[in-house]
Amino acid sequence: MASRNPQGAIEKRRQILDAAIRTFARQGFHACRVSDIADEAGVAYGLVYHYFRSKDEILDTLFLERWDVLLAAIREVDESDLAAREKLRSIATFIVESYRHDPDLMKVIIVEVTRAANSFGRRHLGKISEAYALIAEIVAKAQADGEFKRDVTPQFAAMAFYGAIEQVLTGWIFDLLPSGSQDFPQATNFIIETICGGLEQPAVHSR
Amino acid sequence: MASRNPQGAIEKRRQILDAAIRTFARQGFHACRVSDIADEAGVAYGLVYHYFRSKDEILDTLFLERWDVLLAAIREVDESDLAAREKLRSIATFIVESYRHDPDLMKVIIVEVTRAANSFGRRHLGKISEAYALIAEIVAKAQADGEFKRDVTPQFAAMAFYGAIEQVLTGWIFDLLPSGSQDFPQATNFIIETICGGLEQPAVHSR
DNA sequence: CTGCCGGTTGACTCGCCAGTCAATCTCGTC
DNA sequence: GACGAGATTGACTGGCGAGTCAACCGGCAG
Repeated sequence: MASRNPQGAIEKRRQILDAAIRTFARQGFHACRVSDIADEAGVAYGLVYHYFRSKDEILDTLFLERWDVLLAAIREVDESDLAAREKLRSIATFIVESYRHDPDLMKVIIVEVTRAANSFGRRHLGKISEAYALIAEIVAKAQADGEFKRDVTPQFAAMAFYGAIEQVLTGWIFDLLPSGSQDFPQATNFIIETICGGLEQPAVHSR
Repeated sequence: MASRNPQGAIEKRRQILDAAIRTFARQGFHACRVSDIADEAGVAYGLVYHYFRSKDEILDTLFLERWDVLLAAIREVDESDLAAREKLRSIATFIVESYRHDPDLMKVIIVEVTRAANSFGRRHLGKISEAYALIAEIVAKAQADGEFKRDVTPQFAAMAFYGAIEQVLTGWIFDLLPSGSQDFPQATNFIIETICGGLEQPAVHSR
């Protein structure tokens, strides 16, 4: 019924996707040729087109595969009964750990999709903003509970939070921030501390 | 001595640059052809190459022209004796107003340069990180003065601050956030309130 | 053993577009 | 009014790279 050698075929497909991650990360989506991906995968040019309809479809696959995992993680956190600060910490940790685990993949997703307002960014706008909406929801609940102040709209706070994380990843991608193994959890703390607690010294007197 | 019609020539050059802004913003750098820029400018194809060596040079010119203005603005603020919160507010205002004044140009700079880790982003890395360094310096001074807490490193705080701003612009670019004329100053306030004051409700008792 | 079918190959096509260049125009100068 | 230098034109070229396709391979079924 199913193909003769489904296991081998699935592995080949994965092999091409992994090669694409490395190639896109190194050269960028536009600058790399499909033959570069095939070479990197150690596979013939035409085989890429056996598994994928187009070069675009490869990037779409990589993005959706990973973004769905992210959305699931955010939803799980959202439904938990942690304090908002801890919910946001979980999300930041998840993203930072994703980067630590596979920096090339995160680089590709951020550079070629998330931040590409033309082309892929626009195509996946719906998926991307689902994440923003979920984060905004966490903020809104925290405001209703009195854990967060109400003077910043949730949509806005979500953008600031997500933007801070993405900018840190960008700092790592561009080699502007240190990325030793101890820097990852520290970075997570910094993000939470900045966004939740603020940079300012708290006033000595209560208001 | 100088060219016969320097004024007219300068205007033509400007006309091509302005057309490039619109064209890059609409289609993206890679997706647009030099002929699109020429058409948009109402000029013959070859004239573009009279004023610019290559398509790349057009984007480089647009970026450097604007980024130098931004750096000058940050330096001026840095040297003033405003409180750190107000310094950051000035910078945020400047960037938001730049977007309000010419959204297409800011879109091109952010999407095609600032956030393009491959290609242009890498080429202009030095210039881009000058801005981060200047912001970090403001934070460092504020920490020394006791205005800001010391538990987040200045480099890091600078990234969080800049990232939050850029993400808001991205929200406008993607049409995810409202961008009526009253939303711009409000957005600036939100950014400052979030980054300086934090999202959390301050504790009732002083610590 | 033979036929079959999915997996695999890479040479080839075909359209596109950055960049060139020789011709033409324009206008200030003398 | 004729000269010349820069401005302007757009047809053309050359290379590149995405996607096609016909042939080939290898292992399982019957």
